[in-house]
Amino acid sequence: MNEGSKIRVRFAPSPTGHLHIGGARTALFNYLFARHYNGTFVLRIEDTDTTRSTEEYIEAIVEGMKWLKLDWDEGPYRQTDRFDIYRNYVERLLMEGKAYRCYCAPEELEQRRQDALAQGKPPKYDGRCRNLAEPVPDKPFAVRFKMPQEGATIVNDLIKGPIEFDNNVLEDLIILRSDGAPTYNFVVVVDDIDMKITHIIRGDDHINNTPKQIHIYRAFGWEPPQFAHLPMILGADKTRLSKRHGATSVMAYKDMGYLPDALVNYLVRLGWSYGDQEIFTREELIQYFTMDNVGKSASVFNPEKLLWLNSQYIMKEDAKGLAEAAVPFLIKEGVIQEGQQLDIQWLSRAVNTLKERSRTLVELAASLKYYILEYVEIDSKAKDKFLKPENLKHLSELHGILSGLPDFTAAELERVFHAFADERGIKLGAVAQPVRVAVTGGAASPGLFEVLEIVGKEKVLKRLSKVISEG
RNA sequence: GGUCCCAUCGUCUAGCGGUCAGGACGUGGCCCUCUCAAGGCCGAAACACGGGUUCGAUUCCCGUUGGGACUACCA
Repeated sequence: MNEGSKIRVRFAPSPTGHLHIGGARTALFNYLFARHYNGTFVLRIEDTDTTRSTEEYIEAIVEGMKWLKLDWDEGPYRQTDRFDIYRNYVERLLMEGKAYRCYCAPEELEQRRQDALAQGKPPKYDGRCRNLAEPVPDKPFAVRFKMPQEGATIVNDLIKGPIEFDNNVLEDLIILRSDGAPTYNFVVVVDDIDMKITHIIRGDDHINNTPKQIHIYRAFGWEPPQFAHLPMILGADKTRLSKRHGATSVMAYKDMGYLPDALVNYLVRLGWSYGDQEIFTREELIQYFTMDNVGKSASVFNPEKLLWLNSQYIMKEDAKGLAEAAVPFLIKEGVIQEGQQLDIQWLSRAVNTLKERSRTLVELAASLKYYILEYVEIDSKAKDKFLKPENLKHLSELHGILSGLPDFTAAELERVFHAFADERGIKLGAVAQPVRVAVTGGAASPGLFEVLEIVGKEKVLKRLSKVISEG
């Protein structure tokens, strides 16, 4: 695509909230597009709304991008650093008669809007200040852009195809507020030109802004970039994803024990596909990603599938990496202390048994408890079912056998348990389950003999004794 | 209200005129098995509706319906 001219894209969030799922997906598609074509990925903070933008949210967005490993090449640029540039361009339009001062008070405007809406009429600005002969001295004003009122504008969208708008539905929009701050539809055009953006990849909630922006490009004599409008991500009720639908902040998923690569993999499949393939490495994504495979229709965010993908990524991850990733969750759970030295080699062995049974790092850490702690809390249901008097009798006998066992390995333990069951004419499960409950606190765990070996003889015997004595 | 976008299993999607409409999540059953997983096998489950175009429409066109977004001195 565009051989010779280097592709430049940007992700331009406004810092009025955390990096959310939808924003992350937009950032991801920009990132993949840039990497695929060896282009440049710019991060630009759209903070022209100074009342709603905060420093904390800028950091939060950057944090989210970094966690997902969506590294950018330039920026973050901040629009508040560029107000002088925008004012110059506003001045130019004013001089050329392509924009005008509007003295209507915001309250009046709002009133007229409400009235129009109440009467079922389009709430469009009536252009009453458009032809004012002379500037009104000492009166606050905003600057409006003179929108052409005839003809039509066609947006050739890379995803949606050609979209036609009648120009007369467009209003003279405000490009400079009365407080001197420029507005979104204006700065976005100036910046995209200034930063030589070649492709604007953004959510399709911006489609209706596009013709307005195209007219601003034209007023300056600039050639608009290419547009690609991504379909929205919706909640289960098919409305725009919001807090009502549960966690929407990307970092909330980190806290819930999701792996960044799993979230990226989930997000990329919302609106993009590559045949039947579900799981992709980062390299594959970069190699395969093009706009050709981006769908047009909105998609519903499905936490179940994300959970499944996360479990797949946990299974594939190497045990040592997972063990390290689990540490913060162990601390949060109070299983270990901050700064406590852990034998990561030993922990990895434990993690290995849990990899295919943990869908999140939170679940992993929860299971890790019975490897790490001295004693475990016994689940009452499991106790009622598997720690009956006749079971305890077996446990006592077993305790004796195990304490004399020199070789506390999975293979040896398995041999011992089988012999134990055979001698008494009982099923292996009849003895394995009570031991499992006594040692792990629950009725489900990885293979018992592995667990016993890793927990270690000392702790196993202590836990058995406790159960036996407490009856 | 106006403008625009969208429409294949419950969900994510493949399909780019002729397919038994494929895969994945979830779901039901079976196998494996010391439990739970993982894994394997099997099953239920979709082309919104109505007109065209065509020898033939899930696929192309139009309409209807349904959903969504936008409609600020927010972005």
